[in-house]
Amino acid sequence: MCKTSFSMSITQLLQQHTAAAVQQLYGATVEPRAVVINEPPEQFTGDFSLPMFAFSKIARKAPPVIAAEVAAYLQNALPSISHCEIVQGFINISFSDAFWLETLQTISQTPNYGSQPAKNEVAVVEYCSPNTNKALHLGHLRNMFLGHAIAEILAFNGYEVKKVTIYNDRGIAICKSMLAWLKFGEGETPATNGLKGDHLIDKYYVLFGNELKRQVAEYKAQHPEASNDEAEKQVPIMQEANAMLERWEAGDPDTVAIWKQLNGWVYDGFNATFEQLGIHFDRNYYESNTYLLGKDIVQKGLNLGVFQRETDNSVQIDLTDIGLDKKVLLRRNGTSVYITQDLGTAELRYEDYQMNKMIYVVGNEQDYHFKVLFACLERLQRPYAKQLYHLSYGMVELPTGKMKSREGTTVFADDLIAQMQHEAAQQTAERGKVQSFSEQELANLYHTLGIGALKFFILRVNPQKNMIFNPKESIELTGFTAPFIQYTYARIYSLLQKASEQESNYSTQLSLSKEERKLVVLIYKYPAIIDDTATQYDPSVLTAYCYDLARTYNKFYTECPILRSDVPAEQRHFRLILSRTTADIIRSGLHLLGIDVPMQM
RNA sequence: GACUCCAUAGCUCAGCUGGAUAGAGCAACAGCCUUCUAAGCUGUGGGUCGUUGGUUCGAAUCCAACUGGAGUCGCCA
Repeated sequence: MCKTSFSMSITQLLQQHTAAAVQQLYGATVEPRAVVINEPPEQFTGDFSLPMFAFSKIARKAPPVIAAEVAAYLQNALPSISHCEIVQGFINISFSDAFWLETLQTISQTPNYGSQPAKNEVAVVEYCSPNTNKALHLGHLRNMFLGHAIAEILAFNGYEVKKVTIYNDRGIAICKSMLAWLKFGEGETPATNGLKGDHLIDKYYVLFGNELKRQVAEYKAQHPEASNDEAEKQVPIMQEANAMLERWEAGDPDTVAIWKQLNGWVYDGFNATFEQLGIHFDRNYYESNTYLLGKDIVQKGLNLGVFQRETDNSVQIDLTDIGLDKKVLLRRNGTSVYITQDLGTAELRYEDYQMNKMIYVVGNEQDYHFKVLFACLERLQRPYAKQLYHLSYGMVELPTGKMKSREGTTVFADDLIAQMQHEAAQQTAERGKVQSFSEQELANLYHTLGIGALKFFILRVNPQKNMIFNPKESIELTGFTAPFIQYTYARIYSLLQKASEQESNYSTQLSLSKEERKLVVLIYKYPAIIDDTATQYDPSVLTAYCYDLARTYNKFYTECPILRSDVPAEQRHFRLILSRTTADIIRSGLHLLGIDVPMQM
């Protein structure tokens, strides 16, 4: 007889016993993991549903017959089962009220319910990784929210997590901003014009682009045969930018000083945005420090014979045997390319952390790049090569189409953050429930609600898919949103405050209403949801769960009175513990998504 | 041209390794506050799951082709 414990979940028990039943009844071996467990549809009773169709071949019987026989076996093996309903080839299993009441008792006393014990493994999560010539926009938000959530979820699953980012702080792009600032800036600084540093540099990047466009047009007027690419190379402002890049690479002190000053402003700007979003990193990497790395690894690859030196002196890897192409790893002049750096950075991270797992949160336009990178590291037989994962996500588009900075349709992170908080303030004011709040408390509430809504709106979509960001809908605070869930939390919190009594245990002889039972079953599923979220690297699994939990609670809340005087004490005790446990999970789940909960709203 | 990803209600999205009558939210309409927070709850309408084949007891889910959309295919990053 197996005792229910949390090392072996109820679903695992069911799988194991079903496999044993098939073994004993029909003499066929079935993997417990292969036993399918579903949720029965609304119109049937039961906490779990087991389809028996898959066994009809090995048992050589009709599914309903198998269902009856397996059900009998299960009821005998698991006394907690109160009822089995056989419908066609399905067994719909109900556990007893007492069983669920005991389950809730155990869960309500489990600290950090849903988490895994430390496994002494390090997971590095790289995310955000912005260029320093532009302000953060909508795409970065999706990246940061995903990265932060996955990092938190892996930590909850027992990993020691290191959050890192790499600043693409060098190269032609930042030189363009620097040059435009020198030419047109008249010494302007964030202090003199009040613009955030990252937006200031973004402005000069755009100015460069405009000037480049003007000069290209001029050039093409004089040289009608020239292509756009040729014109761009010939035009004075581009030649100046390239000259500046060369000076930077040569370490010219004046150029480096300007570069440091402008990047400094950008970092101040980024940090202010990170602060708003609750984003932080355990370590920052800078491309200016790492862009020369990787050459020695390429040399190792040459020694191992997995890379080849071509007749033109470039180094390449041939990946045609696994359906990829040949890829240059060192230019013919011996300098590094993008992937060379990434090889070096991976190695550097391994030196820093000896990580067991490394997640790169990077948009899906780099899918191919990461395939090649991982293949290279595998051929180099790096010990971490099999533990690398590219968390790829789709683009964020506007209802009007793609964002285009040239057309001024870029949605800046800072603007969106401000807009969301403004909306939260407006909606809060309309409801007038927090009149006792101080200015500071109000500001905190608007922040919690606005940022929460923003994060949830973006995280609720499967990362793999492109998503459409509708600014109008994003500020909606009802329905499948963070404020809906936050509101549920605030309600429970208020209820618990009013309860005034100490939490005390309840009798397991109570009988459960439909709403109560659904809620307990959902609470029971939290660890499995966490596991799914982590193994799929998909926070949208958790957002859906949190919403479902809140919705189920709200239903319970309207159907089942708790503090009313006619509610018996035992039932009140149970409902209070049920409420408190729900609130704990809401707080826990939202926290993993990077979202806070208010005590009142 | 080659490869990768996507296609589900008017709109935004769920739908797990194939399982029962495909689900939410928004929008529309109709109800529910003398009682624990109405940012809530209840109900109504809304679908050829892009198309066509295939695999099988059974397909939104797997396979193939096609259509439409996005992305990648630099000694750029």
